[in-house]
Amino acid sequence: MTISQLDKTYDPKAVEDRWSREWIDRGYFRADAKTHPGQPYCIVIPPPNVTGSLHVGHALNHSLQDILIRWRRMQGRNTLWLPGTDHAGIATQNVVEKQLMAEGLSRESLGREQFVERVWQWKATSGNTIVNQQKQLGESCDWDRLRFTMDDGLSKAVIEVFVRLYEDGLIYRGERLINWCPRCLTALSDIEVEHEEVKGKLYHLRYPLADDPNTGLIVATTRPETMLGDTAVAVHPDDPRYRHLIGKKVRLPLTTREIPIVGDSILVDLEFGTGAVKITPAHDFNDYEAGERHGLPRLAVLDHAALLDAAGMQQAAVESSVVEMLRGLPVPKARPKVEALLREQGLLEKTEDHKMAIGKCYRCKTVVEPYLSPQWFVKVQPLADPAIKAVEEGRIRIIPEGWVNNYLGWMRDIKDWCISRQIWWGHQIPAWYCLTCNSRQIVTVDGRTTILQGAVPIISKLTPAGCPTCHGQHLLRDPDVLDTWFSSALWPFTTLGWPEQTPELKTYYPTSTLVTGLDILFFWVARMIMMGLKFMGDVPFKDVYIHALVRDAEGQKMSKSKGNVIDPLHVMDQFGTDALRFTLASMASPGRDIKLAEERIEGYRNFANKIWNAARFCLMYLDGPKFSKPPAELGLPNRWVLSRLNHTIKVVTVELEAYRFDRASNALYQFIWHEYCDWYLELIKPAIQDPTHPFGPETRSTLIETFETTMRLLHPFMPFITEEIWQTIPHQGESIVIQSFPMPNMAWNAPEAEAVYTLLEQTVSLVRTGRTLLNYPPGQQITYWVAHEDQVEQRHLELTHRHLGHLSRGTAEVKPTKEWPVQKLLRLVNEGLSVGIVVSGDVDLKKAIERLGKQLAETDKELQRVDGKLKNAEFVSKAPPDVITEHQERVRTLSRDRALLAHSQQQLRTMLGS
RNA sequence: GGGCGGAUAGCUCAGUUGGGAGAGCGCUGCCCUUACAAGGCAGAGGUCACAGGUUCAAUCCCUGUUCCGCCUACCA
Repeated sequence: MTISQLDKTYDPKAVEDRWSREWIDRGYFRADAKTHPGQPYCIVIPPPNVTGSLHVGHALNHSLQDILIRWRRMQGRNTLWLPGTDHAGIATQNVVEKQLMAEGLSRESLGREQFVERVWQWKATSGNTIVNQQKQLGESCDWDRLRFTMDDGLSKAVIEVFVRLYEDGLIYRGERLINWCPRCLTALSDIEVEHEEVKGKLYHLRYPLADDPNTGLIVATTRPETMLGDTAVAVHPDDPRYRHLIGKKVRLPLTTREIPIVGDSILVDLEFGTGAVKITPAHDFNDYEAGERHGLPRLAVLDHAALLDAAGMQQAAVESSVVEMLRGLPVPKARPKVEALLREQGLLEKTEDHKMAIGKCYRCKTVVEPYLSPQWFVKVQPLADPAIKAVEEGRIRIIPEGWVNNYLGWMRDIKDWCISRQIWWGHQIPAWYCLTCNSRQIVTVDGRTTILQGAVPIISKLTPAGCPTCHGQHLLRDPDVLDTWFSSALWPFTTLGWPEQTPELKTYYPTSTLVTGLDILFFWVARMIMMGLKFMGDVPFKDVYIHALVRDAEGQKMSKSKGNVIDPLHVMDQFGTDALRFTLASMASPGRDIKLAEERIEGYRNFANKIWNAARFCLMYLDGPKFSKPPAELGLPNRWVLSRLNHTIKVVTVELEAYRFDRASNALYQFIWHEYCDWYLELIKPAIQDPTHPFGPETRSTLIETFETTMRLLHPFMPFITEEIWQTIPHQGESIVIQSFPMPNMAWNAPEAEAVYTLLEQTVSLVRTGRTLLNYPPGQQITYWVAHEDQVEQRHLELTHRHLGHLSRGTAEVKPTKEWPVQKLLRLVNEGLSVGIVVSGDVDLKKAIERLGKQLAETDKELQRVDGKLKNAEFVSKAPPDVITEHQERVRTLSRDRALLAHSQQQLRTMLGS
């Protein structure tokens, strides 16, 4: 084995592709539901959109899952990480429609069947992008089980669930006011609408009283154009200004209608605006409900594209000149016209600036319109109740706990879920209508067929042969598809084979952990819990770990339009996949967003290189006799490093169990760089570089044992470099992927070795400081004296003697201070430890004097503080005894230090003077 | 409007049974010392947001304030 096997610098590119392929080829990630003896550990991946490519949010989400899975696999658990993608109805349809547009085609021109075929083609060619990128990240998924939400099996399950929910009365169809994207031309669920605060205007409109046109009721609105569809005005029943008007009518401007004034204490806030509210049930959610309460008609004046609709306006008795002026206009153009018309008639009392929230489509950012249309809904309350209980009772843990209230609050106030989408890509709703029986409920206007809410559906898993009522053969299938989240809500059990009772389902359900971002807690997590409980009778997972959002270095949300996106693939190419993974893990502190800057990743690239060079070092000196001994019989460096390694193993394990990826990775970083490389490797150099050194055999043996163990400990975080190195150093087995994760070993604990080491480190550090103060070059051999005021520590110091000379490049004399020379000595002090460096030659002592002065001042300050506390009678009488003892101890040490420092400084002054 | 989180070194962040303020990066100085210059060593740098309170003792617990995020909501 020679050093030439490893290059001087770690080159991630040279190893990553090779290993990610090799691991998959060798089948290490394949789960075995039937014969694996280990306790199951299963994660289902939050399926990325099939349109997607790996962004840094995925990289975080997937890195954390991979850490958990690799860790559990190494622990011997029966692991399954189940990958897949989501058909992302609206997003995917948008992508393909854009393509068609570029070809001068449209989905309408292709027709539904051909269009869907086209999307499948698209999926076949482009849908694997993200999967390949995931493999690049090293994700140890069982790729043979890759699922897609539109697979046959999953589609069958979706239909099964729909039918069963319908039969249980938990799915219904009805005309409601829903969120509608006028660009995507589909309904959206409440949570698919993003709210954004904008500066708008509050318009004060005067509606003349029908029986007293000179008197007007002034209403306030942010959307004046909708006034054409007003069907009432509401005032508060307790409002002395207006309550006498309740029951009277106003003349609705720009129309020939008169509308009633109603009293409504829910809709009207006495304090706000004018205290009078116009009611437009067809275009506003509150007004819709108010309309229900008062039995008001609903007049829609906007069409499905959010354009002013001539037919609707005519029905609303809008003056024909107004209809002509507005027909076909989008809202932003219609509004100023309505405003001008009202102003002309003196009915626009005033406008004022007003902050308000508008809803936008989460897929295309178009302003969403409340739109009256027949849709399918899930009645959620009965499903939510058990889902609330599951979290309350701790059958599902949400980590960090802070999000529990968020979840419970949303679930307790949950509203019915609109699940129908007016698009073509997705699971088509298994509902058919008999054209004969529903002839009056199915109407076609301008080529758009609408199935009105009274239509009677036939719900069936298979295409029905005919109408069960009239036996007619002319059936129309409901054209709507289901919300994509409807199928992803079933993900944890449909991917395992449900509704079939497969061995996988039996072994891996409930899954162990769900790792996800907060943004889909409601979209996805909550719904999985509801559906899991409903159809499996058990929770879908035991732990939900919610991680942070990744932002840019300034804390801005990353977005393509801002151009601040960090592309993980670029980063992986530049710094290595392990560096990116480790960065994300180390920054994954709970409850805080990750501000990612490339310098961080670079820092961990350096860390990888450090490990690489440590491996080169090992390989250089491994040749030679090896002999392993019981830990207690080893020399100091070996005993110490085993003890520290043992500690690190414990920390990493405990922190991973608590999902503290940040702490686990920081513990690894600290140990590997600042204990193993900085100190251990330096300490053992004499023993392994001298072939005849008595400690050589045990040291080589410990070196390889600790290094190999450290690679296994690090492997879940940095899979590639650890595999590459592990293969090069002596090892047993064919891959680190399937080795065991290190376990704490009581025999490795060596508190005394740690204490001795601490003293050694302090001493060396003091000597180096002295060397700097005296401007001795690093190579110059120096002579110095070491002592400790404490007798136990003094004995410990004697044990460090063997290592002092080597680490400090000098000759150390460990002797009580009274035996030290009195002349020509720079004496440095730290907590009872004294180091005296022989001053030789022509050196500038000013720096040293300054430094002593500074330390003296600091010591004084601290001494006063601690001593002050001890002089406080209340402290002495009330503080616990051990705290008091500790303070007294400190005062003693500080006073001693102080005296020594002063003496040392005096001595230097004398030298300077002479 | 409601809820939650944050405010600690120049930057990004750790820091729970309250008792001597930490890391990484950056910065300064010295070193190409045969594992590593993607490195080594030594250093500078902080009234722990502000104001009160509890306590012998507060970065930590309580109250209020300011600022910044996020979630949520029907103030037209």
